[in-house]
Amino acid sequence: MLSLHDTALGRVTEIVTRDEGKLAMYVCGPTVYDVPHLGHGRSALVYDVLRRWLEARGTRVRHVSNVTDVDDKIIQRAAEERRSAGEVAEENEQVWWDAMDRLGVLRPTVAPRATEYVAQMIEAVAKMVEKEQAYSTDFGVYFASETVADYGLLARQSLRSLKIGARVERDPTKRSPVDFVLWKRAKPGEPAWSSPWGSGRPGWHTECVVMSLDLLGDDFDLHSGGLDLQFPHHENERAQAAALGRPFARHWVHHAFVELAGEKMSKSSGNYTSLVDLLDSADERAFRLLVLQSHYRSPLEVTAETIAAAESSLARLDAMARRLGAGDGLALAPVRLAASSAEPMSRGGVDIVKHVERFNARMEDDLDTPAAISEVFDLVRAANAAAEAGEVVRASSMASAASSLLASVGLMLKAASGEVDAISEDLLARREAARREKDFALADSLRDELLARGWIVEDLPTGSKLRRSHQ
RNA sequence: GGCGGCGUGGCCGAGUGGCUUAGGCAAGGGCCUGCAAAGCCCUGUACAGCGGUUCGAUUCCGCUCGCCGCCUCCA
Repeated sequence: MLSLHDTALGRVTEIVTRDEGKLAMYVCGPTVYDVPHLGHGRSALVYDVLRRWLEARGTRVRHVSNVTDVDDKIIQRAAEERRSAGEVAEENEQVWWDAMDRLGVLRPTVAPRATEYVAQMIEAVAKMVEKEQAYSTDFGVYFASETVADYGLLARQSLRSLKIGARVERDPTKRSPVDFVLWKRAKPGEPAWSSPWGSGRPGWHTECVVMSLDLLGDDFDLHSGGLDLQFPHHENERAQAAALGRPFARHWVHHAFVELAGEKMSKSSGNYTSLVDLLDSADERAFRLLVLQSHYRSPLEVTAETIAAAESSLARLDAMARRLGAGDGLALAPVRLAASSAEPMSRGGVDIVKHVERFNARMEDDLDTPAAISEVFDLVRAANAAAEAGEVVRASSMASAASSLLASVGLMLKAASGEVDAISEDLLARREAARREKDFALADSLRDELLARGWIVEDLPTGSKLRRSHQ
């Protein structure tokens, strides 16, 4: 049974889903005005890990994640670049999906765009106005937060302290500092839709309520996003759902930031590393491993050093896969075995069962991926040790279990070392011949040549193999 | 000003009132190897500081110091 930290409760709680065996999850997606940074990457990875692991255990996950394609920042960017907001959004959305694909993040079941839901948002706003929980001013339509009894639940503050705490007051037409905009009147040249309150566009907080309820239904299971969305974005979504009389998310999950030099990574502060840059310069699996090796509610520092360390770890895992033939193809068999302990564990049995069960127990406990991954490394060491001891079958059973556990959280090992070209093939053959004749000087120079061509030679009991050296 | 979080060995990073000195990376020693690579074995006794509770605290409470986040767009 899965437990997660629920922001609404302020503690870890068992996740009881609306429909048994299914999970309906909404993840707040990107505003597409620029390229994604590592924080967006972590966000996507955290929920991809949750989703894949649940699916590997047989839960059917419906994953909805929005794309905000109309927004002040998109409009501003478009003005700077002297083109339409639509072009900016379209281009950056493409960059987003390309990056997600490269990261190995599964596409959401449905990925709605805000602009596809304007009519429904207008309908929702009209309803809130009708119920007098929203009001119209010269600047637009505002939600009257004080009409919602438990406003402040996700912020974990009382309405009173929220009002006291409010620092910035931009719009003097708001009745209360905690009110927020539902509809913004358009200035000339801005993207606009006609509405009962004049030509304009929806406020950001409305799209997610409308789309999540439309695509997941009332009382869906999980609503999630970064810590910065906890308040006010998610608070405001809740408030609107309450006003609309719709049962909203059963559980709320928020993950911590990626930090750079101890500070939150963010676009607005200029303190960020582009996800695309990382993908261009490192093994994308290293970032996933790094994310797995930290808890989702802890800040994560991503540096050249931590990426390099993760790549070293990855090399160790790939080496095991190469040696014991436990590549990506082996899929989920051992994970399934954990679910039905009746099934035999083949040779190697008890230890594998133990580690798989512990792995899953760690995951169930608020997604403690660092602890879960440590179980995998225990299995890796056991597999290598068994191989050293000549217990080949046992070793490869363990290796495939480790590989499968990693695959269940989206980390695919590479057993193959890549295509070896004919020239390198020949160099390797000549080196093996030289070694047989004990001409080690020649063998070593051939090895140097292979290294220069980007290959590292591994002499295994079964023969010599090549593997790609980095860079 | 309101509210919240964090401080673990060289680095990353879990966890627990007294048996894990988690796990990874790096480092040192050993084994294996023609030499390497890969791998295996061994090694470092960490928990910000000061008090308190307790038979016993890294883990509970208080204080101090340091750092960070939300309250404004933000994963």
